[in-house]
Amino acid sequence: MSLWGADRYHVLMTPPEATKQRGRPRSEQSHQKVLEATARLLGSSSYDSISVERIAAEAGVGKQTIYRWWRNKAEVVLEAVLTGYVEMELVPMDDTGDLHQDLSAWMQGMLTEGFREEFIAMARSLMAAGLEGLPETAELIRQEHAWESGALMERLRRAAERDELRPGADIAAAASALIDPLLFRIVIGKPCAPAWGQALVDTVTSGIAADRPAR
Amino acid sequence: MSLWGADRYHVLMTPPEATKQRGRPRSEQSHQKVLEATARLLGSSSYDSISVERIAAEAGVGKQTIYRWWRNKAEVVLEAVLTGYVEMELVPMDDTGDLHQDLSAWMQGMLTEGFREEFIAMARSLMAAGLEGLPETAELIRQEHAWESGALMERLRRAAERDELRPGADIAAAASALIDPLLFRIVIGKPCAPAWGQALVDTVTSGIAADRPAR
Amino acid sequence: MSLWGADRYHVLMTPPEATKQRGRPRSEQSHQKVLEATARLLGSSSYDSISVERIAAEAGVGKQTIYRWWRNKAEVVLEAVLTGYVEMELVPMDDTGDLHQDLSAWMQGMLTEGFREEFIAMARSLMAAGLEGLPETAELIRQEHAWESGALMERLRRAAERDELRPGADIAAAASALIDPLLFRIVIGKPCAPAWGQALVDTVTSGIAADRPAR
Amino acid sequence: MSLWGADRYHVLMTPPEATKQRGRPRSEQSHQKVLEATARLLGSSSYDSISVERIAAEAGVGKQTIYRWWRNKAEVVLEAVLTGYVEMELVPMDDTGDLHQDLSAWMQGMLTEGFREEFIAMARSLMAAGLEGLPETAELIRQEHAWESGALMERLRRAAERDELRPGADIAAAASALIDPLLFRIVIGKPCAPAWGQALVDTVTSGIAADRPAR
DNA sequence: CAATAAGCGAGACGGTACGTCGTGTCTTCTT
DNA sequence: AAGAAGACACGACGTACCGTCTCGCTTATTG
Repeated sequence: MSLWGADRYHVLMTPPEATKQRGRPRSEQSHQKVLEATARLLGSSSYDSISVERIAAEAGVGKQTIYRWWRNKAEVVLEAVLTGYVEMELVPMDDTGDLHQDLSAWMQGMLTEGFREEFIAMARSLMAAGLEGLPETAELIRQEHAWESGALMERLRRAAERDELRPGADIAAAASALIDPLLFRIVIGKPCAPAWGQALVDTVTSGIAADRPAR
Repeated sequence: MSLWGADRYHVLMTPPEATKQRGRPRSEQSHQKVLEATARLLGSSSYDSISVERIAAEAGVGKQTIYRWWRNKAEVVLEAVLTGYVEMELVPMDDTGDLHQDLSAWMQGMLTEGFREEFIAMARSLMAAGLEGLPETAELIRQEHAWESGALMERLRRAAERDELRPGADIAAAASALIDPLLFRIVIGKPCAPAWGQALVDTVTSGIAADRPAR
Repeated sequence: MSLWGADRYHVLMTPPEATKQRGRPRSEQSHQKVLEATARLLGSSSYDSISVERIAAEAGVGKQTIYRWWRNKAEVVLEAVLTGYVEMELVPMDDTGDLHQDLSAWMQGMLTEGFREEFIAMARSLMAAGLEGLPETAELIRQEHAWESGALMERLRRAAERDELRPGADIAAAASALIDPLLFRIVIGKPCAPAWGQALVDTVTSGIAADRPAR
Repeated sequence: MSLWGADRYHVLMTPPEATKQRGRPRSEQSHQKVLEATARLLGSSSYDSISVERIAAEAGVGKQTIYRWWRNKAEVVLEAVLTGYVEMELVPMDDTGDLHQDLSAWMQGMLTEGFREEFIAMARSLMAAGLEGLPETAELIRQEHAWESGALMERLRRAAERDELRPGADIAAAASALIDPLLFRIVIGKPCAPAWGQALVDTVTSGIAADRPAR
């Protein structure tokens, strides 16, 4: 299942055109096999120790078939990661009515889930592919950085609707403040103690200032 | 000037040994020329479109001279970036006594400075080199991620000493919440509006919850 | 017009069967278009710089249509060359009754005609295709090497019938001695002076003539 | 031993320059290994079924090392063939004083030697490489077509000096008339009966001899 | 002051991967 | 059933880098 839930096929590929197509149609099976092989290899190797040739071999596919549909390795890896071929369990976001408690539980889950080897590998691959593919693939990684679209943003949105947030609170900023430090540490492999995550949740939910500045 | 101020030479290189050296000593001039050339190339090319060969040519240096002192391209780039061969102006952190105002001013400065082409290039190079050099260079990028060592942490520390922060506030978490989302966006090239930065500062300084949870 | 005069279709293709054919019959138009396109391309490119794909594109024909009727590029090229799609003017062989004079005139004609760019291209293509298609196409190029079947052999045969040749003279050997050195030089692109050709004719005719021509 | 006897290194490579050379010198061992590997492969495969990659692998050499010194496969093969890495025994040319007898013996030897599998392979490789490498390598194959430089021309020259040839006889033409038909048949794989070779010798010798041999 | 040692620029080396091209087969819709 | 279109598996091409190695040369310390 994808981190992003939705099918992201359209992000990389133009949707099937309405024009009557001539010639042999694209083999959807090959498409799948490539992404699966990529995901499999990413699980056991780093981004730049896998080659297009190995992906092709692993997928039982011709190299040209890869280059026919993707411009380079970065794009293949991005599609594999973004469309969820790299398996990943989402940390569930509860809604007990208590925002601080829900975020705390979620954060602890993320600290566990996010530092699983597979997630680290995936996050690094995403980052490496995004950086290498620049500037062509920049838009992709930008779009997909939108973790806010997930459960976290949703939970914050609900809190706002229930007037649990102070007026003017920016939920996108809050989501960023929660998730980006975590993601960063996952990518660079810096371990995070549970207390650190908790402090982050505390900070975002209640701020750090002794007296709230008047705005 | 380096982002980190201090000389980081020791991080990558064993310090000059006390033992009396035989043979021709290392040419400090070559050392400099390599780092300068690397910085120059990083300004106009991405991390993986520059090669050791190009660095050597640009520096007017033999390739072996590079490999004698660094293990691979990632290390050269890391040293060039970390020791400040990539020029960079630090955003000054004021201390007017008003934390929220000081952080706001600093954030707006960072939004300007951080999205300068050179800073983006440097940040991406750092990231790419760190990722590629794994696991050998992991420690480096982890250490250098410690932006807390800079002005931001210092300002927060002073605020804490003056009891401007609520009890139990975690300044490291706050610093992370402020800087990581910014850094992330710089690396992936996602533009940030001034309002977004402001919201981040607001969130961290005052939190988002309507009522502070009792802790 | 073909060097060999006759239609060589049968050499490569099984003759049209008598059996009642089911389905759409072979498009003779496509057949022609392929050979024409091949000849056209051979005029401007060398054998191995043209591809089946280019032939198909140039002919406006599907690639499979080519592979349905020929086994490989060598066969297509051989048929195109051998059936005379590569335009070629035969050097006429006179019969004035004077063998030495007739052969001399013919040789000078060949030296002119054979070193025309088109002939060179054709000869090289024939050679290259024959070599590449080995061993399948070996028989073809062997058969077609039989230049003896042409005007030269015919003229020699007539001379023999008129007792102009010394007893025991081998006209096939004489024909080979005349034409192979020429052909070889055409293929490898080694220029031949008129005097060289004349010397060849002199050598062979004094070797086979009943009475040595007075020179 | 080479068909041409002499070392042909200079034909393909610029001779070692007098200029003081910098950097690591060319590995003569690698040079040899490439040519040996090429010759070995040519013995068991046809010209275009061997690849540069296989040559490199067989030689235990990097592919770039081949491309550093030769422009393409054709040049490697040409050098391997022309410098005699493809083993070849020359047919000895006797000088009994009787030209017709000497040429007959030599021709019968050639018919045996030339149709040995190795010689056929070598001749075809030479031809294929020469054709493919056009026009760059054209000069090479032209030069090397100069079989006249060998024993045959030498024998004819001696005969001329002894006035065994008729006045005005062109020994180059005679040599061509003898060897090119043979070479052509070897290349295209057309078997030659001993009688055919004998007829060729008869034709040429009676053409050039001062006194016709009695037959 | 020679001998020894190690660094230097240069550039060839054995390799790995790249991205392109060509071959001959297969699969779609069209004629 | 054949044709045009074009995707497919395969594999060679020629290039670019990697990290190592060997040259002749230079610059130190040591004997």
